[in-house]
Amino acid sequence: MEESERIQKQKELIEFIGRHNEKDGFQPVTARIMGLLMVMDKEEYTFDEIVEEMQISKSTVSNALRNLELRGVLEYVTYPGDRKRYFRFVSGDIDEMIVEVEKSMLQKLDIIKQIIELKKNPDSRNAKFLKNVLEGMNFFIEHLEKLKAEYKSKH
Amino acid sequence: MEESERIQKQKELIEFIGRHNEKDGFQPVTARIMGLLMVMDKEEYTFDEIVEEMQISKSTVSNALRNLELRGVLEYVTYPGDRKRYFRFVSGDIDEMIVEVEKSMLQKLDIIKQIIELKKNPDSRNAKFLKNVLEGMNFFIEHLEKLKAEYKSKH
DNA sequence: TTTTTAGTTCGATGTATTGCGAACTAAAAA
DNA sequence: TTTTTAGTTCGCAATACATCGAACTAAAAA
Repeated sequence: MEESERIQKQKELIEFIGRHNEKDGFQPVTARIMGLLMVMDKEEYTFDEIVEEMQISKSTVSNALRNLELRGVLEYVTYPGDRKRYFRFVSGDIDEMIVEVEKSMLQKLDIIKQIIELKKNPDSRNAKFLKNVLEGMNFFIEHLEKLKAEYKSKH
Repeated sequence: MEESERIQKQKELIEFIGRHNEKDGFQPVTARIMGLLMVMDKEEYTFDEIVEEMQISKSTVSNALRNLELRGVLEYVTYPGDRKRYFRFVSGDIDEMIVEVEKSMLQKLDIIKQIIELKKNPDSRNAKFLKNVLEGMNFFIEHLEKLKAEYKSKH
């Protein structure tokens, strides 16, 4: 693949990732900045470089970066003798990522438990179904722990 | 727990589920209708009962129900000699739910693969990190199949 | 001390979303 | 045939959201 073609494809991928992340609740500009920091060969951008690259206002970049930092999506580093911040994608580890998934599952699990507890008839259609889901999710979470251990021992 | 207290708690749970589902991209009213159909003892509601219960306009209910049906969240049944539709929560099976999870993981996996392919330097920070994630997700998806089989054989 | 740099904060504005009510419709009932 | 039922569709109003540009700020450089 030619260099210019590759870079063209990177830009298109940023746009695609942008639309994908919008569905995950990020706002358009924010979603595309995530793409930028993941996709491009340059993996650390300053504030002004992002303004330049994405053609958006300083205030928008400022807010987007604060958001992304708050959500733990990106971080910045600085270099001695250079006042600028260099923003980059956070490379969390797999372990943490799984913990996040577990957390969100446990939240849903808790809601399901509450629904079941509040049912008058514990054999109603919904109650039975939700108990089923509960059981499945519990099975899954238990084994997730094992899977995690197995993966870690291999890597 | 007293009957009135239980019902009060159900209402509060519907509100809580509503806010929770809003974060998953459902609109406020739609999110609360989901809660209603999951939580209450009455598990099948007619159009007018939903209008009545939630105090929202017919048009809003009409749109919300269409949306939820489209997304596969709820369905309706009818009874002979009764023109009304009875809306209820869909009780899909665990298997399907896992397939959904896999699908969304494969989508993200695909994006990650594309990012890596387009990197000039395959040993860059992001490239290395993403390869790591890729490996982890692949491991996970493989084992998910086994887990699924194991669960099915037990139930 | 003054100027520059690297952002942040604060209204303003345009656009999207949400929900409403009124009018409409197709099927069933009278 | 007329009326009722069970919703649907359409246009509007209110609100929320995303982004902007201008003014501001704190630290560093000159």
